[in-house]
Amino acid sequence: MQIAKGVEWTTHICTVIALLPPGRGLAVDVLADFFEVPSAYLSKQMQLLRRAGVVESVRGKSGGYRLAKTPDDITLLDIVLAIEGPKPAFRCTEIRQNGPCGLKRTDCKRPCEIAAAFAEAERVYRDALKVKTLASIMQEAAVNAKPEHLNDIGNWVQQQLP
Amino acid sequence: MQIAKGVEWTTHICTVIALLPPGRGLAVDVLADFFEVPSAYLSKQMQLLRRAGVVESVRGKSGGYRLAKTPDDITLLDIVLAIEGPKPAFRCTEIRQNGPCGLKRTDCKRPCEIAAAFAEAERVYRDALKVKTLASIMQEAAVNAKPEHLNDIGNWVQQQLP
DNA sequence: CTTTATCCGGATAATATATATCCGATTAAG
DNA sequence: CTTAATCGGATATATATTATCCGGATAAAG
Repeated sequence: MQIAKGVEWTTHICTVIALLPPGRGLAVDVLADFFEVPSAYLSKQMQLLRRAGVVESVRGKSGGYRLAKTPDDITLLDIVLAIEGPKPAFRCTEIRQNGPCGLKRTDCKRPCEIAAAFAEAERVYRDALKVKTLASIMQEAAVNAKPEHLNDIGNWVQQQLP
Repeated sequence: MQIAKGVEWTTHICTVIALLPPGRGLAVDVLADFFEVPSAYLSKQMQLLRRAGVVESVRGKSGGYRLAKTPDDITLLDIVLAIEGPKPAFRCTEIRQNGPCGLKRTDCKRPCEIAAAFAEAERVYRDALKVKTLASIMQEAAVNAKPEHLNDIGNWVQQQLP
């Protein structure tokens, strides 16, 4: 039960492109260099974010990726669902319908109690990710970081703009 | 991000072997037939449960698996951790230390805010699974099931005992 | 218009993990 | 001792994750 690395990568990247001036974007290659992650694969992950409406892309020269919404409107759950897809982690295969004492399908209107318990746990998990916005993450990071480091990132972002 | 099928299988199986008379066990082959799951693979999963102290095995003739604790003392989290292992789903690879603006390791005493947010979400997930005991699951199932089905299972378990 | 930089999508491959099987070693019951 | 059953390791297969490459589309800049 592992979360794809793309979730970690793209979340960090969202905190960086949030610092861009309005209307500007950063290229995948540039972002890949910033965190030393493989650019071709990162490109795939960013496409997933774009399809989910988290970021938007500008094609052609001086194009790149930027946020599609304000950092307040992007949650960690948005990013996880974009990368991992919507399917729940627990897969109920209805084995209660199998074997010598298997239930008939018509007797299985209610969800299996085990599946329901896992669904409930996943619900609280998702709720916890839903209240963490990109803005709140960046706020926490700003409080904890050294001022010069925030400066470094701001300057670096500026320098990447054509 | 998927939970291993073994979690579903062994949880269901725990609700069955909970019905055994004290001191008796059921063989893997018998349990595999009950839910129509592959017995050799189920055997591996039951070994994981045994190492985690959820079930215990009796070797030799008329041996098999039985619960190692009362259904009240077994939680869904116990089973998940036994099968999936203890490692968290979100893997922080510390990419904040990478690239042109990477932090020095000495500046990374606090956990990364992103990793912390996922750790918190996993904490509430685990807490939700921790309050679901085998006993509570069986209680819910007993309330929802038709009485004759509970009877069928009880009778089947009796018949499997030598 | 041409060049250049960039995203897009599909194909492909490598690696890791999950799923599944088999068999010899070991242990308990009769 | 013989038989039945589990354990543990070795191994095989399937699926998911990670990763790369390339041709095509798009758009800016010269």
